[in-house]
Amino acid sequence: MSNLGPLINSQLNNQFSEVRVRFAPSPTGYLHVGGARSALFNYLFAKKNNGKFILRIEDTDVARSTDESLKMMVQDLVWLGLEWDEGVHPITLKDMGPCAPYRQSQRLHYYKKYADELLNSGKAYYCFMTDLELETVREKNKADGTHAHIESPYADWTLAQAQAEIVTGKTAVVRFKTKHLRKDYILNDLIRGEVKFPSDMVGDFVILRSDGMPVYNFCCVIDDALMKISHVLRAEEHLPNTLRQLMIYEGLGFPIPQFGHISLVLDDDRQKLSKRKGAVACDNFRRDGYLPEAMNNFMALMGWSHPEGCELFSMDDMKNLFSLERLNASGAVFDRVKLKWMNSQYLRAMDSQLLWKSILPFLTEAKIQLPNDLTSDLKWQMQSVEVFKPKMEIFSDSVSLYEVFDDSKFVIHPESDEFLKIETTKMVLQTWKDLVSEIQTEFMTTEDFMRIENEIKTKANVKGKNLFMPMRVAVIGKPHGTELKLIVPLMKKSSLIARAEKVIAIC
RNA sequence: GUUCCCAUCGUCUAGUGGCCUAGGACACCUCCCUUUCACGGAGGAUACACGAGUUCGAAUCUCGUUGGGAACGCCA
Repeated sequence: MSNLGPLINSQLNNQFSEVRVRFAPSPTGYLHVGGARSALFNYLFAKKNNGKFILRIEDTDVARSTDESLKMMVQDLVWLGLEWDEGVHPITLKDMGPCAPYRQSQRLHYYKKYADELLNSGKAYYCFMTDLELETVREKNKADGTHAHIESPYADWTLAQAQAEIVTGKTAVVRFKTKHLRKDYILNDLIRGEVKFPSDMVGDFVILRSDGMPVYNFCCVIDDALMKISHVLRAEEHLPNTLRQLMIYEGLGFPIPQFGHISLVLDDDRQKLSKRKGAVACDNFRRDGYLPEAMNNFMALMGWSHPEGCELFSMDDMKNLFSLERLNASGAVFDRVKLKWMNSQYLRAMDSQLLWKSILPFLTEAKIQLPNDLTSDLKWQMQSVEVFKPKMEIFSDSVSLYEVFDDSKFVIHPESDEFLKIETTKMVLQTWKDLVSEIQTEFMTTEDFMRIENEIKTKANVKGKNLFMPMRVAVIGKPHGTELKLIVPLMKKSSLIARAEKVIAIC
């Protein structure tokens, strides 16, 4: 079985002079939180080790890659604050750095060159098998229960033979020859420890498609080598790919980087997080009003832990404390509830002025009409933010909170009924309306409100629930909500009166 | 099916042979604060998948079982 069993990559630690890591998304959609977490860990590892963080674009799947997607991913990474040292420029999207270009679609000459090298040395060969032939073999293998790998009859052709065939117009893929590699490959994974791959785990795999485009496992190796990537930190789903990549490294005589396979981010059902189970795009969280700091903090906690057990920590803390040893090898379920809690913690620590600026776009988008010119009234803004801050978890929560100021959205909720039926309610509300009318200013103070409340108490001879529930209905249309003495001073006298009248009319 | 990976409260995790009658966080429950809803504070319930070994001693090391996941493409 393992005649040679060389420890392929453990002896190569010193071949790299500096830490260089990369995040290499394919621009075929949005940036997934799992991807964002991989980017985060790479970024942190680079920062911790004074290394370089590189953004490479894996766009060899021409049909699915789009510029739109690339822009979104870049935007999300910028939002998270995961600045990269080399790769496409965050704004112009032009290549920047010594290893440019960083888009695989523009590096085809490299892949061609190394594919030729493999072809010439007999480590790869042209394969003329048709789709139909491949399908037939697969079906047969399945039926036999052998689950053997594809064996190409062209594996032993000479290069000249194959080239003669190509001249006649036949198309071929290039396959990497694995038959002769009869040994176990041992990967010393930074997170998982020793991982042993049996050599027959893979068959001869494609490195160049029939249209000449290279395939992931091939470009990945060439680029990592050419870009002098020292550590490959990527999701666990790539673990089986590593065997193929190890074979290519070996075939080309490239120095092998250290690998670390990070655990997967899972759904509630413990399967790989997918969009069918809810929002998984970073972009989604940004739109819902999550803070990038909270996202980073939360993502880090899926798989990594703070040495002192802290739950809340800054990016700077992470940069200083990050280490691969504290990375957990088992998968982590993405807990949206905890993420929300974490965001609320960050949100509450925010400066009120900044918080106002952050929620305003959400209010505008939801077309919340604030009384007149309140949007430019700094005092009102700060006061309202202070009142609502403990009630918000994410920015978009502000919409339903600030809605109470919008007269056009004032409705009397059905849950108010039981309080409107109470005998004393009409008296309470009438008194409330009268006393509010007597106020000489546009807004009343908290003291004004307290005084009015006391007067109603005496005049209508009502206290407790029967007093403040109806009053709250008259202010916000429902019996539960923010404390009246906090919210009433934020409302215009005219709207208070108009609302009181509406409620009085139906009780 | 094959290969690989993984296995501590419902969830994220701490734990690297004795500090473990297993610690923290979210969620949950109770109480306090509160004339509602929240915020906040104090408590509580809940976990080492199972079975063998190694050891004076195992959540921790080994093996097996079971369970879960991933990969098996001219996707990445």
